[in-house]
Amino acid sequence: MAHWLVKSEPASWSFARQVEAGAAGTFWNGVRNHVAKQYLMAMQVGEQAFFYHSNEGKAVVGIVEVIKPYYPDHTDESGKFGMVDLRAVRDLPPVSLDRIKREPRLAEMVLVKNSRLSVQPVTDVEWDVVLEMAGESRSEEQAER
DNA sequence: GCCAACGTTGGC
DNA sequence: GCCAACGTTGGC
Repeated sequence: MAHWLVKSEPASWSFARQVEAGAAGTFWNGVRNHVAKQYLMAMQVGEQAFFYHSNEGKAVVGIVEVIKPYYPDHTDESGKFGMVDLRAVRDLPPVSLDRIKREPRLAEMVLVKNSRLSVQPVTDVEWDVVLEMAGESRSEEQAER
């Protein structure tokens, strides 16, 4: 399964609020970029994404899961863009952008290469490295499933 | 269809 | 608060 990373400014939507939304989750609206849209459309139910706080915090702070595939974004007047529904899975000990940039195995991460893209793919290797940096071993992660 | 002007994002 | 990078808009 593919892995992703979604970004949000905590001032507008924080991981804490995502957690408060509970198992029912919430829609991830507001994407107005065609590249990000392509990734949203590629997301499958059950796939997981890192939740990244931009501007304030600048760190991966949790994991969310796709619970509803791509559908129209009712807040988009142009009708061109859509969204998915996400629910919080669990929080992570924050992995800061600073540490990500200093990790050679993450040098090709989209977060490093194209910091403005708000929805990004994450490779399996990058996913594991970030989890490792959060202090979780792969075996722990797999034991949880 | 090109490209200058403008707006937005997000790191610093 | 600044500004680089990137997207979008609109005149031609």
